[in-house]
Amino acid sequence: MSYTPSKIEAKWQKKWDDEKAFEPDDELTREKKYILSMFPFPSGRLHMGHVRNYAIGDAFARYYRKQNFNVLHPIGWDAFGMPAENAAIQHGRHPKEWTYSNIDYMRKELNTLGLSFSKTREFATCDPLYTKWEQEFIIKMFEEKLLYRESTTVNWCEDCHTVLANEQVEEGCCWRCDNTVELKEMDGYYLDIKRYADDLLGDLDSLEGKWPSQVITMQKNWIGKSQGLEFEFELSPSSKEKLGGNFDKYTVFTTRPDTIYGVTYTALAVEHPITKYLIKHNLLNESITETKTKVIEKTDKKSLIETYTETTTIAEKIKTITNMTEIERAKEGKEGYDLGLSVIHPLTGEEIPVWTANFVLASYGGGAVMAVPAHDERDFEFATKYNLAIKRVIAGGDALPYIFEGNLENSDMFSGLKNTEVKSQIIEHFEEKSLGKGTTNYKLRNWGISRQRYWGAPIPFVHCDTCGLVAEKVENLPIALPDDVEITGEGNPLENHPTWSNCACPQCGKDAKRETDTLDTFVQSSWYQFRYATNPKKWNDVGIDKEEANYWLGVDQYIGGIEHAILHLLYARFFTKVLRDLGYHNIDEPFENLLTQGMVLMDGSKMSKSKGNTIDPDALIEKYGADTARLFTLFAAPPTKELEWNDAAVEGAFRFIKKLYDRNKKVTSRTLPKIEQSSLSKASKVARVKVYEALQKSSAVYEKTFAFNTLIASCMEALNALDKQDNGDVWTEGMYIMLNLLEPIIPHVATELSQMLFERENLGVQLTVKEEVFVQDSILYMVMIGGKKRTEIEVSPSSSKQEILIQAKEAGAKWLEGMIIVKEIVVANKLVNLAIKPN
RNA sequence: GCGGAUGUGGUGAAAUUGGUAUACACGCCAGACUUAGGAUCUGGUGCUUUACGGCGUGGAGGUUCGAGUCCUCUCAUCCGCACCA
Repeated sequence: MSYTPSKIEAKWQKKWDDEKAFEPDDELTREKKYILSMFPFPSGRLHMGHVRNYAIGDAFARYYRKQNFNVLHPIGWDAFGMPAENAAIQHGRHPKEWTYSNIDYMRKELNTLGLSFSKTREFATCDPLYTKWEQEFIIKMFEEKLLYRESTTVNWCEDCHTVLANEQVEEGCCWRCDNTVELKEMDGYYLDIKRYADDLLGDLDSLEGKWPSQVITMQKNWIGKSQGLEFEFELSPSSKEKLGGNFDKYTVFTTRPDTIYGVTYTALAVEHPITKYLIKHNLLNESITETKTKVIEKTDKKSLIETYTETTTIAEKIKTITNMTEIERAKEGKEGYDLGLSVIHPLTGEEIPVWTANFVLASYGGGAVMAVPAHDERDFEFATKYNLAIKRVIAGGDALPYIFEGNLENSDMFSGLKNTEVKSQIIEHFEEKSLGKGTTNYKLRNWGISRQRYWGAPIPFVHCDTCGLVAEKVENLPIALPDDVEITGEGNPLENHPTWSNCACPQCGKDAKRETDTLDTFVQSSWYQFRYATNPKKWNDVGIDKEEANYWLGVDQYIGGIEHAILHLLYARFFTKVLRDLGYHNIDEPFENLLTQGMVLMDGSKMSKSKGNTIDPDALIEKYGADTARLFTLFAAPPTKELEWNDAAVEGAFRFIKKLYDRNKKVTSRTLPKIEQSSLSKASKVARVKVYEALQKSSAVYEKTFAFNTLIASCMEALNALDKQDNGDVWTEGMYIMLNLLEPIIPHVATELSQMLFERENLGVQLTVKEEVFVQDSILYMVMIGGKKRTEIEVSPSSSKQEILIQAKEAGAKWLEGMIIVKEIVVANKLVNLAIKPN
């Protein structure tokens, strides 16, 4: 009987289904393991990245189930999002129909992989029942003032026709479609993630060693905490007058209070209220004339260049900057304009000019900076370009800017002190005189969650002319999407719907308008790990069951792509903390251990449809079976590394399974035999050593190193060694153990053989390593002389160190001639090393 | 520029954490069985040398009896952030 994967796999998949084999206990008594692979977006078809992700997760789940843990291993669908609307635009399919039919198709594909998912806990995030609870959370957050609405500059993607969060902008482009992101002023809903900045940063320490350090650092940098001094610049009397008495002062933040005496100018962002005021009141109409060049004709070899002058105003120039993205501004180089204002230095009382500059970020530190050109590269570049004063206040080096440590000079009472030590003193000085205070700033910006799209969870708010912004009543949830929409790609389909937004104000009952923005899809993936943990029997009644959440979370092993290092993983951590503080559970961190899997590559680059270098999992499974697909995926590379696809190597994996299957005929009894070690041939002893080495490796791999590739290699070695001997008992023991070890990786064939040979008894037992297997009759020692490997000796295990040395010297006599032994080293069970020098 | 990683045969990769570098697999070579085989099985396969031997983990030093592993410097590649005051 030869190996026929299609039959075996269908048989066991059906059996597992019938037996409901992978549902966790409802009783929360046993020790638990929560194994979670990031849930897929129902794009239509599975790709190899999915196969890898779920093969890894399934190996963990099956391993821990075998160790008698109560295992939660769920799957679901991250089902809202743009592609569903694109399908509607391109193929006229309704997003809902498109999404659910994709889910049905992909569920079948996942089934053919034999993954041990809980079937009862599956859901799609577009299910109204999921939306219902999400909307409740959103309303609770609003009540806690964690959610607010404001008008501000946002990242806008014209292609996706929606706003993007900061985290969704990659090098100035949309994370999804790569279109250049524009800035736009508009209303939107925000979650105050900054309130949790310190918590999110601090708790990263508890993930040290359990998350890849790379991800931890990326999150740290993204949060970007910095400590320093915040103080105010008072405007000079004439400047106040110029500003019509509307401004007295403004705040700046610095991490370098030690350079405070070196401030020679200050710069405002172009979006700063003072800059805006000056433009609005025509106070920056001074004209500037620039000489520019233009290519008017280009022939083969020469370009005809014309020089011309252009006259414009400062106000116009500033407006141009305002319309540029941060990246464009950075490319332009430093640019700025004298605002014709001055402020008073808080310590020296000097008058300091006020500029506006393109490198000052509106969104950080109040949109204004103090400038110390002598000790800051950016300030220096700007001061040099515009001939501004430069004042050195730290001694050291010849060249400016000097950005290293040194003693202060020209700094009044602080002169002579070391700059690194004086920072806190200066902050204290400001605090004593009530001029400023020590403070902390974050790069992290609040999470904009409004999307001007149809296929998302409606934001459950109502605009009432009388009451303003009002949250929907919880008993009215979910606010569901209308089915009858026209999706054209133009504008927001919810906004264009004739009646959907009409409603009664939940507060006063008058006619009001429903919010037409929907939630960012990352909101759904921020709490799904809690939904799975809640028993489906309760899904109608609660969003998250507290007791069950506390039992199952944090996720013991989370597996997914590195591309979520910031986005999803930061949002989910944030949501976890917020829901904790809202009383839904007591968990601080959602994902206890994180494994970031590498990409699946073909010819060195990422598999993608556009490149035509994809491998279709369905075809692969049809040809070789799911077990081969899984085995290859786990064998070809360690899970965190990139996986280079190789058709020939897939054949190799297939060959191993066939060979394993074929050796069923070597098994001579239906239970684990007792073996008398001393009666065995040398080859049989070696085989046993290999089998038990694989067993030893197994727990280390599943619990520590995750190097499935080495566990598989160990099993291959064991099978090769078994093949070199013919003892039926050793074969039986070897197969008994190996099938147990391989079941999490190649479950169908391992279960089939276990059933056939041992009635699956071997899959349920706790195997222990038999140390006597490793005891050898003689031990091979390498003999090194003068640091070089020279020969080998066979030593009895009972030999003393002295005996071993004598034996080694005899064997190595040839190399010791005319030498004096300087040092003798014996490493137990390994080697002898004799250090020598000429006599 | 800042931060994080990674460099080992023709290829994917191992190496019990300082102890025989290249396990396992692919590929390649030779052989067996075959009408045939892109099937299966067996053996070989780091470089160099006629040989003894020598050299080999990106490069250069160092520590050590002993270094892929530890230290210093350096080069290359990949990823993330990107004027955060």
